[in-house]
Amino acid sequence: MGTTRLVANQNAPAVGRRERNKQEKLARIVSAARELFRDRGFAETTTQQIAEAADIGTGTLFLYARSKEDLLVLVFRDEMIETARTAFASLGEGEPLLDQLLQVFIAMMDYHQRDTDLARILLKEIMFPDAIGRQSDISELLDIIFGGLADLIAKARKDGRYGQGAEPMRVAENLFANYYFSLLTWLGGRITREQTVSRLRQHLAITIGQAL
Amino acid sequence: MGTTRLVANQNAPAVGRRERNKQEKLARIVSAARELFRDRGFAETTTQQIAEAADIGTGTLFLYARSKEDLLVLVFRDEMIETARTAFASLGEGEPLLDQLLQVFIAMMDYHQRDTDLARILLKEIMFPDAIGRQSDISELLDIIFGGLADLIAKARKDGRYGQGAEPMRVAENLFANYYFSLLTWLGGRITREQTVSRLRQHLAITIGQAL
DNA sequence: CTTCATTTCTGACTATAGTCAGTTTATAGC
DNA sequence: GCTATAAACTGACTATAGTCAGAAATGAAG
Repeated sequence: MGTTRLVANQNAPAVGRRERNKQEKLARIVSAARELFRDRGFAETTTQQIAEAADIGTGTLFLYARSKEDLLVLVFRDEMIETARTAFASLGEGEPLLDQLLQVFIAMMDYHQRDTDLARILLKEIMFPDAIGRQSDISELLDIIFGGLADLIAKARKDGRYGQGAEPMRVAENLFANYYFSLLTWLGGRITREQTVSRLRQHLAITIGQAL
Repeated sequence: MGTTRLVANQNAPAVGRRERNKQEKLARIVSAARELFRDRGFAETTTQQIAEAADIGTGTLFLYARSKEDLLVLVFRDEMIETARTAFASLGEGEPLLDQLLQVFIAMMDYHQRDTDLARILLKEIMFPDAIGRQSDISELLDIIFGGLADLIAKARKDGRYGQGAEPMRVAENLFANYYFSLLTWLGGRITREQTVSRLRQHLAITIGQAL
């Protein structure tokens, strides 16, 4: 590109690539990645294709996302947050705790089922945050999930719908661990959705010390 | 290697590469891989190095292991099985269930702590068996762990040390899910071993419905 | 406008897991 | 031994995530 300096002012459109600001660029990257991931799947999409679709260089892509996996989380993070928020918000107040938990987890499960790569990578991100990079910060999502679960447990306790003494946060972790175990077993293709829900219900019941 | 046919009978040692049978080759591969993984770590070892150390072609390596990750499991599977067996075998008969569970999980945890890559990939293998390949069959390991846990629960129930009604296998899964969650959180570097054990104890107690 | 420093961008390049068409060896039947 | 078929092996090759040295843009100060 040794000639760029001379050519640029003659051939390029009046509004070049560079004056678009970072915000716009990020938006284009995320939008391009979303479309490609949806159309072709994660593994079948190359970072080159994403860069090309976003009209940037390959190197630039990695200034906005630390890795391809980071990009996946970046693309779907907001949707996941929205899914979790909605799930918690649409719970009936006085319902049995087990039903509430199941509703929340099934909503998240069904979301993840659409993209197994996302679920897998999200687990990795949760467990090994530095493995993917910090640009896709999912602490907000985790706060919503763990906070929401802990709240449900604390509330149920107040209302006398749940009596055990363990810390709500530990119970929330326990529930989440079992949710993820069930989800991944399902995504692994070993069992049907129905069986998964049935097992999940049993696991949740065990955790909150409730007979089925 | 167009000259191999002529040269082989003159230069090569009386016993060439080819007559060594598959068993020996596999042993050499696993041995070479183990040494390299231990010395340099998983990520820093290339499949080329392993092939070279085992004195085979790069392509041949992938006839014996479907992937590099498969190879890692292949290398450490027997040790893991031994660790789990020993952990279950060395339990006192009448001990409280919670103590028994904690002993087993701590033994496995300490084994995995030596190699975080192994733990991570093993989780993947458990959840997505086809992603890595089937040559490293870990069903024996899983049978030992889940069967062992279910047995402990069933026995404790008979002896009146544990009273809940859920299926032992579901309880075992629940316990395992929480073990893995704790293990990975630990390996993720967020908390100390002490904190991990403390949390694990709480999670196990929640699952078996026991106050601490 | 002209430096100069800083930020942003770039694509040729590197590194390596895994493949595959072609080669060699083993086995079986004669 | 000889031929034919199958099994095992090989390494040059492919594909692609991520890097990095340098180019281009931006902004500040004069």
